[in-house]
Amino acid sequence: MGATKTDHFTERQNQLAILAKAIAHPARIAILDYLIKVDSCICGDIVNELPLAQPTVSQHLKELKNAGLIKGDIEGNAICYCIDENTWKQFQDVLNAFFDGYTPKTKSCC
Amino acid sequence: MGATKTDHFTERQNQLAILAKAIAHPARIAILDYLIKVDSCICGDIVNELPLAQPTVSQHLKELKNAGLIKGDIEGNAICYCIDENTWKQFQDVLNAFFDGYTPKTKSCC
DNA sequence: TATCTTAATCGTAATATTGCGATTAAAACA
DNA sequence: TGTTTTAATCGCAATATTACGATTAAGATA
Repeated sequence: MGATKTDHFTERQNQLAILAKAIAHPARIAILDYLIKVDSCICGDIVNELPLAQPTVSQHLKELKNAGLIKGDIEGNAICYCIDENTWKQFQDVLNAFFDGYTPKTKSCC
Repeated sequence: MGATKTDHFTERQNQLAILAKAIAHPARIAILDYLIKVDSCICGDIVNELPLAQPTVSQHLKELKNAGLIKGDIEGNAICYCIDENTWKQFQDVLNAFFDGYTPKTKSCC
């Protein structure tokens, strides 16, 4: 036990959960916040911006990359990171579709 | 180690992460899907709808309740569940604010 | 009261996540 | 070439999550 029973749920349910998990950590939110704030690509100084050790930051960056939310290009001996515009929009759409799916009912009992 | 270093991040970053974590599991998405689908409160049959044992479902329901996304009222010896309209909207707003915060830049380098 | 039904809780096992020191890989530079 | 810089990876420890059998709690019902 302990592992999520992925195959019992729909593809959409799993995908939504995976997307949510990608941003389900304050460090990853902080990374995205920073990428948004600096208004362009970042080559290097992400570690200095976060209260975490370099390997830990690297791991969070990897997860964001796996989720497709950010891209990384090698730029000299640094790496240039930025938000992946397409996935970002797609993510936003999937989430909006989910939340818009609910409309409050008058026959609510609780 | 192993525990998230919550106190090093802003309140907003932590809150966003907690909200995302609440829906970061396919079973919880499935529960919310079902609550949305049936168009009213559910008194009982949630366990039958999910491919998980009763204690597991109960645990997921508890997490959704903790996040504030659903409400539960005692109704005889069953319990009546439904989506919490206010938190739902609030959650949607917080997420939208986050995603809308990003606007693609022309000076993107990757 | 005794029994049934429903859902929470307890206890525990399996697995995943988080965090970091140490090391490695690769490019820049002296 | 040797050194420095930057970021990934390895290996491990601490903690969190997921799942479920067994039990419990509380109201319904016979």
